Amino acid sequence: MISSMSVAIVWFRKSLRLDDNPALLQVCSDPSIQSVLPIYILDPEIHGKSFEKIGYARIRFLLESLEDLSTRMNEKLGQKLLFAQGNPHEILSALARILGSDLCLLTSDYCSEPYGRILTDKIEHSFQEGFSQSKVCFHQATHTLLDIEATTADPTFKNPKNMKDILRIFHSRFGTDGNGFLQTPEPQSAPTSLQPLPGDFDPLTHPETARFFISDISGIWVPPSLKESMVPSPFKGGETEGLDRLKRKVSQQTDFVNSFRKPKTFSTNDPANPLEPSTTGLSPYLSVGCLSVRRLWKEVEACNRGCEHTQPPESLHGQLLFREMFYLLSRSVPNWDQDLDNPMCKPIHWGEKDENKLEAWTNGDTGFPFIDAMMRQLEATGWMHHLGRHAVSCFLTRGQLWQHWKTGRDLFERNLIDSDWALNNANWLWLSGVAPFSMPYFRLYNPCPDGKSSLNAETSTARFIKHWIPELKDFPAKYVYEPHLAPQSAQAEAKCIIGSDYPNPIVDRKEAAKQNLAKFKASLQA
DNA sequence: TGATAGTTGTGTAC
DNA sequence: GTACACAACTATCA
Repeated sequence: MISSMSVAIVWFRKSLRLDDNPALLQVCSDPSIQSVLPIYILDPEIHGKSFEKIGYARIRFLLESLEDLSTRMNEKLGQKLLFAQGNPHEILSALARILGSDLCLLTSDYCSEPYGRILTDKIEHSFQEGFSQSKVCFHQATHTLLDIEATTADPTFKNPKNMKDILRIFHSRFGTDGNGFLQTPEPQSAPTSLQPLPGDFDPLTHPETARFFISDISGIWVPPSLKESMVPSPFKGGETEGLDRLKRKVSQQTDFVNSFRKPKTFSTNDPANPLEPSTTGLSPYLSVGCLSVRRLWKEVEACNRGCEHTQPPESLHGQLLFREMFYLLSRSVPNWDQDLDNPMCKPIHWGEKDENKLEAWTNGDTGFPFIDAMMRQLEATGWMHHLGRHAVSCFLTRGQLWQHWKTGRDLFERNLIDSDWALNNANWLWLSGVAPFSMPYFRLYNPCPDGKSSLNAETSTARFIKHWIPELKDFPAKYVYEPHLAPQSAQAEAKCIIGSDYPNPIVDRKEAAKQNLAKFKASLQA
């Protein structure tokens, strides 16, 4: 650096937003800081060198979110967001070396995942050793309501396993107001200004950093087939859309919020728009941090105040409480994403992989239209309804195909736009029946739900299935769940012969379920 | 020690 | 539409 000044780096990590962003606010509110480098780093460890680690829908959602963050920073704060690609430790160290004594602060948000924590520790250590002039601040409780580190480090902490446990933790940490509402932290508004970039340092041209930095988001390489491969999505990435969706689906929908019961949500899809979910659809925005969970909690609370409303576990607050519970467990339970040495994973003998079954499940060619429709929707849009996720994961594991839950977990991780390490592993542990949550292993989801099933209502009209499996579009609704049972004449009339135009069922669902139940039991007793 | 409950089951009889 | 049988886990609580 040529002239002496106080520079801060704001590293946007899991909070791609201006609203309720503690790292950003810390810099804005510090008058001693003269200039700021706001940075987002594409990390090959997380995204792959050329995005090979995440699916198209996730890439698209992430890029849209970054573009929106960049635009908002420009418009609202008059500041440019810098993009870099590479190892964050390497890049931040290079910046610290160049800025030298001018660098007074590196600030960012918390990441609970094993890789994220290792990275955080490494950066903190390096700065202490080599760049002690600069303060390093990783704000806790940026992605969750609870401070995950402080909560799990408390000597009285015990792994929460149900709604009662997590409510107890919330009550003890936050307390309640006179009306019985939990006093969760208040979200903070976005800043209105931000210090400028350092005048005499441009990381894009500096010889030590030029190779990492990209001039703007359009310079990020994406797979050429990305654009053609995608169908229209109701989820556009970014804080702008996240806040708008929050308003549309929560703040302006008091009745919907107050009567929200998660298990009942499959039946209320918008018939005019089969892509729009029946739930709030806010999870992708929480996942990349376009939306603050504190903001969402308070908006739901505002609807609840003074009105009759549903309660956890089924309510929207209940859903957020489970999210917190899974974050705590993902931090406190060793080997959370493994079956070995994971005290929350029962030792089930899943046996060898069956590539044919896995391929059929992945591609939506199992011959079970309900399952296939869900899987094709996932592939095309990166979204699947909550109960659909239950059905396909049960089907893949303890239900019909007897394949290891980690295989399904990996596909979800790659493709879901609300992909989240802590939650994805938790849900697969739960749904495959291996976790000691309240999932009796003999309770199965029927892959061919009839009119009375909890999975039913919307799909009983067959609209959902016909949308995603056009082969069946002229099939009589009566046979649409089990088309192989339709008489040949009906198949011919619908121009879809089962076995050639659409596959026969990959397994006998009842026979497979019976055998798998026995295998599960045998594993537990072994 | 026995009863009960656990975010969201399914199938059949009436 | 409701009631109940099915199958039968585990942790917790009285």
